[in-house]
Amino acid sequence: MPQGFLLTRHSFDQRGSTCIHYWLATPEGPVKLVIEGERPVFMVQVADRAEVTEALAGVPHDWQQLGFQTFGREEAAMLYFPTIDAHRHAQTLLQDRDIEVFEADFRLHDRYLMERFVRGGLYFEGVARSRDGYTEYRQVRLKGAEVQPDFKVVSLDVECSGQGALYSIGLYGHGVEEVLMVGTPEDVDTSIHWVENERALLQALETRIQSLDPDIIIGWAVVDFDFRLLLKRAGRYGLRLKLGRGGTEARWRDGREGSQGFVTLPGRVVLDGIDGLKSATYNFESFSLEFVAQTLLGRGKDTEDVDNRLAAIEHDFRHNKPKLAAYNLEDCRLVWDIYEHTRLLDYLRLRAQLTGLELDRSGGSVAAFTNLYLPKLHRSHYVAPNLPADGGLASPGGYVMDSRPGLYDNVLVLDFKSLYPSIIRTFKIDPMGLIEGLAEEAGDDVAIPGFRGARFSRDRHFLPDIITNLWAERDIAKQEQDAARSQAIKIIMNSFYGVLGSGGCRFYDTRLASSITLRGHEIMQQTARWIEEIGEENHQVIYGDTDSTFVWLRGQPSPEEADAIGRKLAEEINTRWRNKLKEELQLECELELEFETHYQRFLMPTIRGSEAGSKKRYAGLVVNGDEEKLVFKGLETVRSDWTELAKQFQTRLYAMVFHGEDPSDYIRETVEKTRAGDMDEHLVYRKRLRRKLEQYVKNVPPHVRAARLADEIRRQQGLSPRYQNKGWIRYVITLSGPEPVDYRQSPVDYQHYIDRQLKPVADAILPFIDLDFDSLVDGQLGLFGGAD
DNA sequence: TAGGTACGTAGCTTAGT
DNA sequence: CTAAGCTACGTAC
Repeated sequence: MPQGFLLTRHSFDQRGSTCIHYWLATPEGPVKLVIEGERPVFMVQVADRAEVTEALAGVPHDWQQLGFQTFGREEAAMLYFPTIDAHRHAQTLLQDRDIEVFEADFRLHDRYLMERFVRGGLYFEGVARSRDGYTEYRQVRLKGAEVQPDFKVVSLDVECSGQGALYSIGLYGHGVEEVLMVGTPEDVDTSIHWVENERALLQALETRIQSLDPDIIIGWAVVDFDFRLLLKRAGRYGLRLKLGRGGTEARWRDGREGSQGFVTLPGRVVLDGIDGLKSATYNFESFSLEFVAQTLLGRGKDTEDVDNRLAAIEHDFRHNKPKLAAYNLEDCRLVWDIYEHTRLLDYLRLRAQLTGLELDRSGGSVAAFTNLYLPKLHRSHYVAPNLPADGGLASPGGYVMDSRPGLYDNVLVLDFKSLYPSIIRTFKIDPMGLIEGLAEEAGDDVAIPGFRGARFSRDRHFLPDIITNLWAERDIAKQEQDAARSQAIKIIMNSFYGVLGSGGCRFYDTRLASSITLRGHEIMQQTARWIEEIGEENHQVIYGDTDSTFVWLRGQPSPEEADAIGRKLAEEINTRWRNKLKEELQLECELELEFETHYQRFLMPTIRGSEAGSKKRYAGLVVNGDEEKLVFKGLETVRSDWTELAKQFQTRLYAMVFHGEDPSDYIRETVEKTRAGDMDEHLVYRKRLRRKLEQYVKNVPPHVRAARLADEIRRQQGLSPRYQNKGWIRYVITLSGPEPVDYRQSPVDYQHYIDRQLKPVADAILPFIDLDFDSLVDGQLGLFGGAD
């Protein structure tokens, strides 16, 4: 049977029936599968039959009772409809009468794949017919398969004026390296295809895409910027951009307020590099192409300044088109190289294969879980429940222990490996398992107790096995050093708990979520007790968060001894859990504690201005042979909204303290240099504007003041505003308050930096070596005249 | 085109004086 | 003027 990989999917009504189109990439070129007459379905309770029949008078439908039941243990019936329109109409009619309908929110083409366990790759057969540039199959049969497609990829980038007039379009990839450019032909090296005007540019793009025929178009903000612009400009000329396969038109759909829009190209996938990297959990200080390319590839563009860049593009378009073309092409190449470097396409393909989601889908944890779970549920003759109307009852999260503050030698960190997935496996946490467990005779002692009244069936469940399989696949991926695959599996595995704890998931139930997290609490507390018991007076648990336990070793062990203690502790605790669960609940234990880190020196600070130990903030020194590593968690050094001054100061200060050096001179010098203006390069605050500028009404934080000031100045200079619509702002604190770093007018307030950046950093650690920032620095005030 | 809760800190606003 | 409460942000897991 031929095999292929799903690119795009659509369904629609035609002539009183339905039609589904799947476009595939196959080794033999593009394929379109056409499936006709598939009937949309939803479910209702059999008890509602009379009302349903009355409500649906005049709407064609087919009632079938196949022995299904709801999670409320009511008998359910399937209702089939000839068209998508009838399905939608019927749903409205029933919901208007408050008749509950189930599973009405699936798109026909998604349900068709889901019920057949098709996720990304598939085998197919049918009646083939050769078309212009592709093969069409009808009377199709298909089934899921793991396939490794070779996608044909093109990187695309558009250059335009400040007003959005198109200048040029770069195309780079398999079999292409060229720029389509508006202008009169010049004799240059770069491969430039000259066109007369903007309209001709769009038409040339159409022609080139059709002849290159890529499966995937990649770019940087390529959907929300490039395609949005292309379609908008095409609209001005009344052009319909036929960029899809089989001469189909590209279509734009706006996203919800604030979110980005979507572009639809039948037969091709448009992949944005920013979304892709984010979904693979990459994180950068900035997601500009310049910054990411510089970070990953060590090369980038010349300028990141938006104003200058735009001016340069406009200038080059008028005076130096070859230069603009080279620049345009280099952007395409950077994106291409980032994809290569990160193996992003591999990751996205694997994700699609594991979840059944589209290649270009970002987020979608709930949909991924549903894709995996629902078809299994149906085979047990259950209908999935609906979303909790009110979002459902809240569930607690992870357990965070009160910490014991101090400056320590020898702290070990023991971590439960994938704690929540391992709890799901061990205690058989599962939506259907909960229903089945509760239905079993109470007092039978068969079902496994959960929390909040939950009981779980020992053998009727799916999720524990889904996780066990993924876990095994991940172990294989790790063995084969396939980082992309291992990463994709890990993300999906960890998303399952999040989904079950989300009111946006139809399977959400506080008893499921709480049976995971509260079991986690219990495990953490028992583990801490055991560790102290094993160590007698020598081990003290000083902190723990969700799945980690921090153990202070009192006995001044050598590094080798500390490591041995760590390994032994993990082993002993694992044995205890194995035995306890076997004896008390007759369960196989899948929990696994690992010895993770030995901090030779460790600081657990107090909450600022309090004696109580802090949480989620600590630092430590790890020594590995000759190599030393400082680790900071939650502290200023790892926070993007603190200045470089504070970060460098903290790193150096902690290093000195951890090495037993007296930091007094260093602290005084740093204060002195700050006040003298020697640290001016490091005084910039950088903070996100998470909402639109006018939406800050309840109070006006410093970064908002700076942003408003910046746009006011830009307005006076005749420049367009830059901070109205979210984004990042860089600012400094001056004697007149916060000012944007690019438009600073007042002198820097050095005292602010000493009081608000250096002092709090110093005071977190100095008390533990009997020092104090103010007393160290006080004597200097007279000398430098900063006292008043 | 719906993963979560727990936590700390800074700085503004406002109630109370 | 101060303390308390609230907003905003970023982070750990």
